[in-house]
Amino acid sequence: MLTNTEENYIKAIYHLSVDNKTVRTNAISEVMNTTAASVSDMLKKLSDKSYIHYEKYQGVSLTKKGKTEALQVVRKHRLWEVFLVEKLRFNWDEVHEIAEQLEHIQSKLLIERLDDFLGNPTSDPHGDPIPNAKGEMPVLRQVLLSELDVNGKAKVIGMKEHSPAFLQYLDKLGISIGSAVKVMDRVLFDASVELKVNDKKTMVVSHEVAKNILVSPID
Amino acid sequence: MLTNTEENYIKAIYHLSVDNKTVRTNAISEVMNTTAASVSDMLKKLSDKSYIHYEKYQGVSLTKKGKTEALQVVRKHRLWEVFLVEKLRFNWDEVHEIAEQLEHIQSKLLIERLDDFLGNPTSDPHGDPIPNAKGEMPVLRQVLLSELDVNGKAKVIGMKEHSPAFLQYLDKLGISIGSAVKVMDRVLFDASVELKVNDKKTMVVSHEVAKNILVSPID
DNA sequence: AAATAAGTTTAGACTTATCTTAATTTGCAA
DNA sequence: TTGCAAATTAAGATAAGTCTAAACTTATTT
Repeated sequence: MLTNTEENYIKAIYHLSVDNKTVRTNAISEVMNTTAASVSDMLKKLSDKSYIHYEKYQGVSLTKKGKTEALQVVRKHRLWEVFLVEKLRFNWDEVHEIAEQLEHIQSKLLIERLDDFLGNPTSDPHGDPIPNAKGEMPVLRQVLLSELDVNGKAKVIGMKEHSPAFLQYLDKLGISIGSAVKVMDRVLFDASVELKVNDKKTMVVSHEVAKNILVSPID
Repeated sequence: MLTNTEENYIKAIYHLSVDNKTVRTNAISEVMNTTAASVSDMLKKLSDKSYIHYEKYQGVSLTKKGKTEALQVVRKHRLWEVFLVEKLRFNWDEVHEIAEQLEHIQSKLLIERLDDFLGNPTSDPHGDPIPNAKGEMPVLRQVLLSELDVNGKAKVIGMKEHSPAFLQYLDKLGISIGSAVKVMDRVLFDASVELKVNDKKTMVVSHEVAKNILVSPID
């Protein structure tokens, strides 16, 4: 059985393992808000329990066991977030801290019942995918922002166009990977899109721009 | 901010303070599954933080602050139990352990939203009353078992008749204070009552008996 | 190849929270 | 007033996590 802190370390390693590269001690110490020395201690512990592959000075990666564990924690976190937003009417930006606590509740049955109760959602209120009970990530539906329905919410997952001009423009608008977008309206005349970004700023982007932003719909 | 263990001690003291008598160290050590020495340590700590009135060798009682704290924990525990049974379809005898974990989640807002979501219940699935946000216990509705509707659930809270013969009879039936009862049917002819006790045993008791059992309906 | 910087690990100690055993003290009832 | 059960204290153990400082490794520069 893992302690909460161990679970948090494993989760951090998971989130830092974006492109399967090995994760450095310093990177972990930064997100865990602690010193590299503390991280080294913990890495040895997690390695002894075979949650991670650990070669000194070479960084770490999760073992199969570790990845499964991480995905369970992520699953719990995201399911609770759905619960808080959908059932308890929290805003999606208020739920993280509470979910940080709830994700450590230990009960397989509880989380499966919760999953059913919520209608087996595949993504959380931020648009992040929810692993299934086996720890498999659902394949995200991908559409272009230009194809999203009016009132549809989605999460930005990438861009088709990579020119600096385009990226700088998006930057100015405050749109980046991970942004939550909602289509408020679509202008019939030129198919330009009225958008709300991160539940805050409203703006209009051209059809040409919308065609180059890849999003994943949030149910 | 209290640790989980401190919360558990305070809750234990609360539950042991049935008739406002002072609670003994040994009684606490028993329910907390620890030694009297550990309890003494903790009592000093809780006294320093003024959650309890503590005079050495004289036992303890909760201060106003301590009682408020205890009632908040009890409130959380019971609300989560309602959630687990009503929303996640757990049986009422499966929920205690999970609620033991959930009761320590820290968020005022969460618990108020949960309360609303559940329709502000006044008792948990075991029939125990749920304190309100201010820490006040609702006054329980009290009716006689003989008055309970068919299909009505209730919790036994006392007896009107105290003769040994009566009490021994109830004992044999497995009915005691705290038992959960459900009226399965009522015989028109003599008003005798078909009962299910603690979701298990089914039995028939006479109207005369039912008239002497005081119960509190569970919505 | 040495020097250096950056990153990482080790050693050892510390904190916090809780528990244990053993000895001692207290309250109270016979 | 004595004897015993209950409670407390003392002293230390343990577990989890952390820190500082020194030592070490790796990669980069000269």
